[in-house]
Amino acid sequence: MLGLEEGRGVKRPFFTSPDELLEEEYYDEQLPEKKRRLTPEQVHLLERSFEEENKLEPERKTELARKLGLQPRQVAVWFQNRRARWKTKQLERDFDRLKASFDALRADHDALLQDNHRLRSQVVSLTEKLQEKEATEGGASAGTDAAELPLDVKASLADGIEEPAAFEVQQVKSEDRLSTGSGGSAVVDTDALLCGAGGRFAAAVDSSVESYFPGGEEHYHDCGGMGPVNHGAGGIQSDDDGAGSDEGCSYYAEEEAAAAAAAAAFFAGHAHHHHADDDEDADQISWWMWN
DNA sequence: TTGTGTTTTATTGCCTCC
DNA sequence: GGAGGCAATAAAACACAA
Repeated sequence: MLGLEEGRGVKRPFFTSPDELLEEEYYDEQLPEKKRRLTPEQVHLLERSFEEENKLEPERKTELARKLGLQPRQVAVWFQNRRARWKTKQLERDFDRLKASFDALRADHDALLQDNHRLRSQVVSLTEKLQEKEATEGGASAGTDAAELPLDVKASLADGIEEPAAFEVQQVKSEDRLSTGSGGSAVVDTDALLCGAGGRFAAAVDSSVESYFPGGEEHYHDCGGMGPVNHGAGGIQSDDDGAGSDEGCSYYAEEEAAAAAAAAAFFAGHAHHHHADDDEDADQISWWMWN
């Protein structure tokens, strides 16, 4: 038998021996007393057993009870309570990890919002420049081939964009379109350029002048805002050369895929929870996370 | 010493599975 | 229907500050 701990204010031994313990008479005599804590040795053995397997088959329960000098019922209760404690701790750990993940995503989101604001300012500024140019050039080419767009306007557009790589892609595209003489206006192509260059403006906007900011800023946000990823139809492209044009807008798709993969990995990491309830926990946490 | 908060042991009631 | 699991809860034991 594993003796009673000294110095805990308990005045008498819990049980004198396992054999005595297992005798109903002895236990019945002792039981009416107030409940007592298990000794450190008893707890240690129970803990070791719990680490091996957190469920208790009847044989193991009986064996443990015999070794520890406890009633099988006490062993079962101890395991029950231990599982409850373990589950609580596990939930705390899961919460901490999810919170860290959430905080990181939020920081990223905030950074993207700032980026979005910056690019919106650029769009406004460049649009104004274009309008000024068109006005000063006497409206002669308002509906004419955009290939006539002055070089200095192109240059100013380029200057206004801070992401050269994206700009190059879109500029090539823009030039291609201009060269077709298909009636695409400078403004149209600038729209496409800005979206591609910023990498944040996408989808909902079709490439017509009229629909660029049709209802104020809502459309605007469809590309630059966070929210659900909907890069439908390759973003801004409305004509035949969509390749690469939504490059910037695919950013969110990649990021969300990465986040989903991380979440999957996280929950997969809990696969050792052979307990049905643990799956429920994961489900609940994932519900919390995505709702 | 005492009041209070926390931890541990045990009970109850409900649910699921065989 | 019985066994065993779980959540909720009670209550004793314990820790600790005032």
